[in-house]
Amino acid sequence: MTETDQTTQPRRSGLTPGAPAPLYQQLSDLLRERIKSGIYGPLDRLPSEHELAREHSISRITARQALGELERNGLVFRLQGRGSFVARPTVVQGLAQLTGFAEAMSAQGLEAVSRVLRLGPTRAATDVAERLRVPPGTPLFEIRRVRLVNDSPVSFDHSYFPADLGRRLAREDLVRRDVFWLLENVCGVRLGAADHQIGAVAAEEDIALQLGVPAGAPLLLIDRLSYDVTGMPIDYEHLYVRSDRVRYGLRLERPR
Amino acid sequence: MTETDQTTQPRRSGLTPGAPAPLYQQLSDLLRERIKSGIYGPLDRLPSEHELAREHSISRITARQALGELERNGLVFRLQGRGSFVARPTVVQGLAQLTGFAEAMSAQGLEAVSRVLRLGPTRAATDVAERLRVPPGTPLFEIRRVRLVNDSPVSFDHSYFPADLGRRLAREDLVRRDVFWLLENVCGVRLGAADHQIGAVAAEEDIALQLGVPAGAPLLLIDRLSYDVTGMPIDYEHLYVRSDRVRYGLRLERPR
DNA sequence: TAGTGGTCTAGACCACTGT
DNA sequence: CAGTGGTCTAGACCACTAT
Repeated sequence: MTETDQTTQPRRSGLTPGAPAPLYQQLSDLLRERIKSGIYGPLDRLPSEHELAREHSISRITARQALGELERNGLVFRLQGRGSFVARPTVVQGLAQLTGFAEAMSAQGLEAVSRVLRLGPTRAATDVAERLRVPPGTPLFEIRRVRLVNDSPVSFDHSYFPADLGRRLAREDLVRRDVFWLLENVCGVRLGAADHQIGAVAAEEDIALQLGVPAGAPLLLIDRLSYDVTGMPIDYEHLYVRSDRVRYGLRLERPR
Repeated sequence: MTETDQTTQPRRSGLTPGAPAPLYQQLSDLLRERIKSGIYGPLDRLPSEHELAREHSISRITARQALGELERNGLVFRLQGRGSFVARPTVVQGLAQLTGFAEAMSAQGLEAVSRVLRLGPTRAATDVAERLRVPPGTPLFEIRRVRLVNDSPVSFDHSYFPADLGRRLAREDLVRRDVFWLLENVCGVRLGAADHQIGAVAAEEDIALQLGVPAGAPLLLIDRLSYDVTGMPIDYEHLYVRSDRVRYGLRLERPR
C-alpha cells in the first residue's frame, strides 16, 4: 500500500503526487519557471539533488530525472562533484525539433496559409521511390503548395505521400492546417523524426514566378524525408525557401 | 581481470560490473551491436526490461536506462503495454549533433584541410558584438579560411573568437585540425551547443573567386554561434558553402 | 488476466570536487 | 574531509495493451 491515508502525507511544496503530470515533470516545470523568471539566474547553482528531494519530499532519483530533462533542453549543465548550474540564456532554447511550417510560424505569432497548386495521384519516379523505399512506379499522392505568410510567398513545397495517406489528406483543410498536424491528429500517424538535406539552388523560372523572385535568385532547397516512430517513410518533400523572408534556425548539441 | 571473483558473482552474460564503462552503456552497446548485425531485425520486439534485467543480472532500471539511450538515438521505439521494438533503419541514425567540418568529413573517409587567408586581431562590429554578447569595439580574434576537400574548395569560413582564445588557436595547426577539436583538446573548452541560422545567398565576387564559382552562384550561408556548456558564446562564424559539393544533412526528432 | 513500459521509493557505493 | 553528481539495486504501484 502506498500512503493511502492523507493525514500522514508529507509536504510536497506544490508538487502533487496524483496529478496528471508525473512528479519529475512537475519539478522540472517548476525549476524551468524559476529559471525563466530569474529566481535562479545564469550560472547560479541549483539546489543539489539531495536538497531537491528533501525539499519536495520526493526521491533523489525523481529529482535527478527532472534535472536531466532540463539538461537535455540546455537550460542546465551539471558538473560532477560540484553541482547543477543554470546555463546562460541562448538564442534558441531547446534541442532541434521537428515542426511543421504553420506550427513554427504560429509559435512566433505569425499566420501561415497555403495555396494549393496541385493535388492528386502520381507514380514514384526513381529518386522518390528510393527515398520512400517503394518500387519505382508505385502509385503515390502528390501535393504542390505555395506557403504564404502575411499574404506573401515564402516557400514552394512539393510533397509525396503513400497513396492512401495522400487521399486521406486531400479531404482535409490543407490551406490552414499543417500536414504534420493532420498526419498526427487526423490520420493517426505517430511521427518520429525527419532527415534533412540542405542546399542552395538558383530559382528555376516556374518556381521563381510562384515565389515572386527573379529567375536565378538563390533559394534554400530542403529535401526532407519524414518517418513515423517505427522508421517507416511517410512524407518526402522538396522545399524551396525564400531565405530573405524566412530564416531556418536550429540548435545542435555537442555529444556528451 | 574480468570475472573478478567469482563464486558469488551472478552471471552477467558478458556485462562486467567493474569495467570502465557503466553497465547501462555496456548493455546499450550490446543491443546496438545486435541490431546492426541483424540479430534483432527491423520491427522485431526486443526482450522486455524485466527479461533484460534477469538475463544480465542487472536491475530493471539499469536495463531501462540502456533502452532509453537507444530510443534517444532513434534505434528503438517503445510502446507502453506492448514492448520495445527495433526501428527501421533510416539514412542518418542518431540525433543532429554538433561536429566540426574535418570531423564530419573524416567520418565519411574524406580528408579536409584549410587554407588560412587571414588570422589576427580585430574589433567587434555591432552585429558580431551582439551575438558574442560583448560591447562593440571589443578586441576579438578573426580567422578567415577556405576549406578544401580533395584539393577543391567547398566553403569559406569567417570566424570570430574572444581575443585570448583566438591567440591560443593561432599557435596551433589550423590547416589540419578542426577548430572544435582544438577548442576542446588544447584550449580546455567544453563545447555545449551551437545555434544555426541557415539561408541561401548569391556569391559575392571575392568569395566566388575563392570558391571557384561564378559570381552570383547560389551558396549556403550558415551563421553559427557556438557556446560552451555554461552557455558562454565561444565562436561566431559565417560559413559560405558550395552546396553542389557538400550537402548539409541533419536529423530532427519530433518532440515526445 | 498477464505482461508491458512509465513512474517512484529508499536506500547504497563510487568518482570527483572543493576545503 | 564533506558534498556533489553518476551509477546501481530490489523492490512497488500505475496505465496501457493484448488475449
